[in-house]
Amino acid sequence: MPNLPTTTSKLTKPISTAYSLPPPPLHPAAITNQILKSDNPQSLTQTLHTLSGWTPNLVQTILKRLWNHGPKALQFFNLLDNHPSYCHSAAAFDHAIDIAARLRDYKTIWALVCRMRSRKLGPTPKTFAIIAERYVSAGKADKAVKVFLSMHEHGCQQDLNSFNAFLDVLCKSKRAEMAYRLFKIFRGRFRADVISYNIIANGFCLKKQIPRALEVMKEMVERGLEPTLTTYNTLLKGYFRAGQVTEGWVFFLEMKKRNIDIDAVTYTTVVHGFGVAGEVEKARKVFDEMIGAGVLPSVATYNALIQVLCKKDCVENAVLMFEDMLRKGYVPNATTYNVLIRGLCHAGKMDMAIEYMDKMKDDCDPTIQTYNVVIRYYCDDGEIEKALVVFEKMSGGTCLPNLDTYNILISAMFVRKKSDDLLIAGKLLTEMVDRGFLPRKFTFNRVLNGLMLTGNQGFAQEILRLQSKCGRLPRHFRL
DNA sequence: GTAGGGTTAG
Repeated sequence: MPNLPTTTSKLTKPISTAYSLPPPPLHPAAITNQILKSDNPQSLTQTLHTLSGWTPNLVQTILKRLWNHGPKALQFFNLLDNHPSYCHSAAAFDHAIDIAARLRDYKTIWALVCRMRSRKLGPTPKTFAIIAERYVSAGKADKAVKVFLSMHEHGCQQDLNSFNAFLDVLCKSKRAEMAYRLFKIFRGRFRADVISYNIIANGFCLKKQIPRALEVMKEMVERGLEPTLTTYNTLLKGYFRAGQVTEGWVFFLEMKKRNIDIDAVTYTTVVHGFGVAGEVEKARKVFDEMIGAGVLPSVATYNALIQVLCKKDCVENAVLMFEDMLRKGYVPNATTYNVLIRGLCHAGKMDMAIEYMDKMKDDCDPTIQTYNVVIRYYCDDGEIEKALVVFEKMSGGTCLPNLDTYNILISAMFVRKKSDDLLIAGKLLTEMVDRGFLPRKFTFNRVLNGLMLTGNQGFAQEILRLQSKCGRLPRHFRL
């Protein structure tokens, strides 16, 4: 029998009643740790198969926790795929495809798509949005277009929704021009709507090309489509993003003059926009105006203001705003805490930052950003041991380190010029490759040099082999 | 996962 800790096992129940109890619930944290620890696929299969009570939700949670350990995540997915009584959901397949795509394992992606189809679970439009996004972010936008155009060959109908989702993928990856070209070709066939236009306008705003965004908006009006509040909010955000604060403010006034029913998103955009420009007083004034106008601030509005106060005012005022938010009955989310924790770290109040990190656990789980911020500032302060303690806590499986975490820590291993630190750097480098991350050439070379200079030739050889395996050797270099 | 508002720091 697998011996997984459960909450019920902590309670001391009389043995006589234990028989009538339902099977203990499966705990994602315990199972995730079991998967991470296991180096024997056979016994892991045994463990996973013996457990009953698998649900799509539980599988999703575990896949999410294993997100930063791609190889393990896929192993888990595959082992469970042969479970006698559990069948993967479409969402689990999508998740596995996303992970394979991030590992640039294109063969596995398409094998999973085929398996999905043979089980009549899809592939769905969402599956294709995932695949397209990964191709685009790998610099293969043309391939992404081909994938979209061949959706129907994989048994997935193309429609306006999937067209819009695809345009959005291109725009979010800063390919607005390409999206606009495709849009013009296919808008008739898919009956492009306001949402399609908003996506394209937003794409140009992301590239700070406001005139292009306005052009799209104009064209939309000429074709008889009415701009929505989202259209206006998109352009408003565009002005501020492009650093055109005055134009943004004028646009905001114009929205009010035209009696557009502005909402919390509109106000949050302006608060954030003024804040980034260092106009703290104006940001506060707009926040007050909002309340006066009877528009209820959202958690995001508070997040924007707290961030502004942290960056352009002082963290003490940010804490006051945070407390004000609690008094009014808001529940802060992970972004609220992350913004405030970053502010505290930046002000050198590391102990307080850690306090807030603990407090955070009552409302939500710390995210990878939370850990990375704390680790980064500990490293900057030369508190490398403390950074490593935080890092060790992550290995528990609630939030595994990502590429940034490894890069931050590896860089920190060079500041003290200690031989032991270089060994840790080497260990971190090995571990990150193990978990499916691809270090840059620069990182490899740096660790390699460090190990050579500190007399760790043996380890250096190992790293060199790893670098070769990853295809990250310097040009003209042969082992 | 068909659109708009908050996340590090460079």
